[in-house]
Amino acid sequence: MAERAVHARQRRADGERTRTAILDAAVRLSTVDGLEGLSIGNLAKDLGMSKGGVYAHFDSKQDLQLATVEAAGAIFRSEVIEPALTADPGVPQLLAFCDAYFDHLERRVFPGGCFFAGAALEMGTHRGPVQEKVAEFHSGFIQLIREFVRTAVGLQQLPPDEDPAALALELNGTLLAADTSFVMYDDPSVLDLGRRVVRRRLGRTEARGNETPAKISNPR
Amino acid sequence: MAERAVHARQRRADGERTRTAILDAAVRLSTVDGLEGLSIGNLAKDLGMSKGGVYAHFDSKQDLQLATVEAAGAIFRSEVIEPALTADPGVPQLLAFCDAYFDHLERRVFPGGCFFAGAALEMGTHRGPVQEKVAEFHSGFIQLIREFVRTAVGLQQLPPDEDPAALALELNGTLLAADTSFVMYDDPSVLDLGRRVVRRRLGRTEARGNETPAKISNPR
DNA sequence: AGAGTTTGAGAACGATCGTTCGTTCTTAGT
DNA sequence: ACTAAGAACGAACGATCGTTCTCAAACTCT
Repeated sequence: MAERAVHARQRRADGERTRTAILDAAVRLSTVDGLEGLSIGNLAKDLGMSKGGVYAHFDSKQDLQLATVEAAGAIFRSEVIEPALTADPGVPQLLAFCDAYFDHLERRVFPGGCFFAGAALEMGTHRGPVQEKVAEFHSGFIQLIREFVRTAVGLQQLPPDEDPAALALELNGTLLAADTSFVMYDDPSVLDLGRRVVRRRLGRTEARGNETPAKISNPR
Repeated sequence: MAERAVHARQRRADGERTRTAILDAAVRLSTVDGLEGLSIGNLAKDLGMSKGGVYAHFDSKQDLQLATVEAAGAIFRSEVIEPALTADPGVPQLLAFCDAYFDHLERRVFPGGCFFAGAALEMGTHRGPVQEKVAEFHSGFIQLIREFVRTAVGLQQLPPDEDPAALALELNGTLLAADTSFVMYDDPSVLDLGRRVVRRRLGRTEARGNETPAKISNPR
């Protein structure tokens, strides 16, 4: 996005390929061990190359972390956000977004669960450039949900008094809680529960007061 | 709680005090650096004692982690769960529980945010005794919310078709999302938002359909 | 008071951490 | 084809990791 300093050192084609491979592994490993727990040695071992070889592509570990966050963001955008944008604006988009989130967990796009859920909680307490970048993504994530809600309210698919910030917190929370339980117990059924919760919350909100409540199948 | 092995080695009074102080610091540090990021050296430095001194109280780092989780659990129980139990059963207890959670964040009982939110996401990917202990607490946490919901349904304070597992996921999610944002932006206003969300969700659910919606001030 | 144990300091261990360096091999531009 | 530069290796750096050991001081109990 932003140009690197004054002299952006140019890369060779094979170097670019390697750099991509490194970041791919870095994203994968850091969803399991965290951005701090990610080590150059493990990364090099995972890739079958030397520590020095890895280091040739990054100025420091922090530089590697920043690039890793960026790479994870690109994956998240293409796997979760872009699919959601193909749905109709308003509630359908909101639903598509949540479904895409649950789906990317179920497909194990990141082996250790949602990258940004882990990164946000891990880096939230460590102020610095990496935390700022994570916060930037997290903030954009929240703003996106709020925007979806505002659009849905504007289309009268949600009640006019629906607070976008409040509903965004609810939905973000449901995604977070589902991710946490999914990672902890490795049980996809919590994702179904999450999908049901989101549907119930967004489903029949525009018509109020006189229809029979939605019947939600409740095993147990 | 459980007796230690066959020979529970007896401790001296001063040793018990030191052990408590170590665990206090360990809980504090691990909410900032994580349970894996917690190191004996940092812990000793924080306490002004030697690594060997710390090690006299624990068999291994894993033993220290297990004791740290236990200590954090005791703090969480006395700071969040017990206050909630003094409220009337049903929705009031559910509300008191969520409020106590937001309060313990605001009072910064743990300097790095909710201990178990961080621990669950960090240890979820690292199977082993520590993960099992964290999962045990997490599971008890969820079960407790579900029990509160069941009680509230039994008392007809919530609709009879309210799914305890689904509502527990919603509430747990709201707490989680508030914790994440609070830690990331160090902004207490998200806790107020969380309190409002919980109140709206639990507030006017028993009477349905004909009262005017609650006016929620929304200063962007 | 004396025996026996726990506590805690301090040094040391091998391993790994992030990082630097010098060298060799490969690619890209002329 | 020649050359300048990037790519990757492998060794090494000091620091820190978890862990083990020894030893002196402090406490508990009879």
